Amino acid sequence: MSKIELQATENLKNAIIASMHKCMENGTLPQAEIPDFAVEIPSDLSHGDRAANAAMICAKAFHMAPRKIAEVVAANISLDGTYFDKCEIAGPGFMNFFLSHRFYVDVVKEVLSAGTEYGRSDWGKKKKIMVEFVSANPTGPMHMGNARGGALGDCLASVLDAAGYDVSREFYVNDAGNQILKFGRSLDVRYQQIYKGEDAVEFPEDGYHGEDIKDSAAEFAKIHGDKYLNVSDEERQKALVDFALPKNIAKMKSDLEKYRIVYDTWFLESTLHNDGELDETIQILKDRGMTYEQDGALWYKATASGAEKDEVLIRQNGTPTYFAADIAYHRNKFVKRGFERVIDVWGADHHGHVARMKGAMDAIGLDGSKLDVVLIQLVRLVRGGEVVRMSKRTGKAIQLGDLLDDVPVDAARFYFNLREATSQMDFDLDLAVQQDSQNPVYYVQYAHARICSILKNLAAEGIHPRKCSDEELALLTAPEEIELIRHLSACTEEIIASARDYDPARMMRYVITLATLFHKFYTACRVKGEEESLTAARLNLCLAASTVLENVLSMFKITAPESM
RNA sequence: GCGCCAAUAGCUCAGGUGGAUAGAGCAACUGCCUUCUAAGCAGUGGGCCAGGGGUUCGAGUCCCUUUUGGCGCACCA
Repeated sequence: MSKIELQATENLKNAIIASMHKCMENGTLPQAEIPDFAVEIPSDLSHGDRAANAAMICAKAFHMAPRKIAEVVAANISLDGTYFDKCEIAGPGFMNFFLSHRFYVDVVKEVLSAGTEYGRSDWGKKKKIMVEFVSANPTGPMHMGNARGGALGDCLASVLDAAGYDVSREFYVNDAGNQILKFGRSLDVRYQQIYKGEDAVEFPEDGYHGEDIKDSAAEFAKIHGDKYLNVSDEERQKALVDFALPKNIAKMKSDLEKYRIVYDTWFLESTLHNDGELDETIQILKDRGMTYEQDGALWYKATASGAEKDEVLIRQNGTPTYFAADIAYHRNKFVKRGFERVIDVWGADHHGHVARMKGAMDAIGLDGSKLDVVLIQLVRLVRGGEVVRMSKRTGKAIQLGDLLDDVPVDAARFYFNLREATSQMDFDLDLAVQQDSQNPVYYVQYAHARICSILKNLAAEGIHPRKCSDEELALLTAPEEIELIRHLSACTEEIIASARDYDPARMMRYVITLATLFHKFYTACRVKGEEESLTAARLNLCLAASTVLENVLSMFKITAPESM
């Protein structure tokens, strides 16, 4: 378990509190309750390694000037047993603390001994958590929004895993309901048009206009010929759906695997309809008095939980709505499968659905606050400085599969996680394909390749990494070395913060900074050709840096090449 | 009309529960390879944090409001 940096902060805070109690005993501070204060890493590191705002926070309670409080607390503090050896008072009353060299030595040792485990923690307490993402409609190919959602959802799941959750990745397959009927009708028309001509059968306005529908119908026709022209509409459409849907799902699966996304579960919506879970869920809502009938439809009283209007559960024609199935689906996640927390990754255009869904969870007696929805803003595709419009209907849209043919997976996964989910982004096709320094993924990978190169060159001279004594590791004192080690020490904290905020982009920034600090170290400090102990210590630091680079990159399923 | 997300350098964006002089990258300009990969490093210039109020010791950060973008308000999913 890697916790040096957390421990350092915790111990320091306790030392400050202990000093305050001591001051109260010896009369330099009045007796009073100590309010909660913060020990944090200052934005300007020249101020120190940790800053406490205790004196300012306590000014009211002690009726004393903040600087005066800081002075007596600093005079009475004992830093024995902490990683700090100096305290300064600055500004309005900040207490700034400086790390002792023992800290840096211990960090390097810890990274090397923890290896691939470094950065992982038990913060999530092994709670069962699900991340459902992409869940694209199986009636057509996946688009750019799914590409972003896929990268984000998969990496979010990895971050949660590293932070100590028991994570499950899930794809919800909408293989039932209205859109499947529409899918069948669309296939049907395309199938008939093959034999009767384009003008003989009119294509429904609300049908799926994509080329993929034509392709599927043509493939079907190739196998079965025109023999389905003479059966009932229902039978023909069922045959077409039974043929095309599994094919579409298989295609999604293989595209996503190309994208390095592997799900724990592909959950079929149809199971909710077939197993009676949907009826069960609706019955619960009825029993709880949350429904009523009107105009031949069954309504859910969404307004009871603050919504502006009620929602239909069962249509006049007797078929359940998507919303009804979705309630049953989320109930399944919590009740049938026992997830303690559920995260849905949705496109921002579904934001109106969020409050409804949470409210519905409360309405069936669960806790809507255990459902979190990450909304991702839509992606605009840009090429040559111009926006490329994408539309499933025209069939001309760039699909996920096409994207992965053009853009390396490393670059795509990196690029999509560069920005927070809430920010709108342009995906610059030219930049993503570009294999040079403007593309940040190469900047990070290059740092790793450089480390491997150092190791290789030294190995050729018979010099191999070896265990160093504390005294030898204490030779790492250059500013570039100290900065690098300090950043290595923050890894666990960053992963926890990323998990807490559902923000994998944060780790992306962390690893870019790590690469920067390594490049600076590389420029300023030589490994080869130094005095033996120093070379050995720097080799240890290189190994530690590459360990953390690899850990973070592998978390994002981005490769860490040994040479470039 | 109601609601959700946003607005920070020329461009793309960082700025955990309010804290010290607002930071990167790209683009522009200037340096650094006889020594571990120059896909790198160092430096220079660049800002009314959209406007206006408020909360307090202290606001890019919290509240209100205006403006400007993106999106949503179906017996679609």
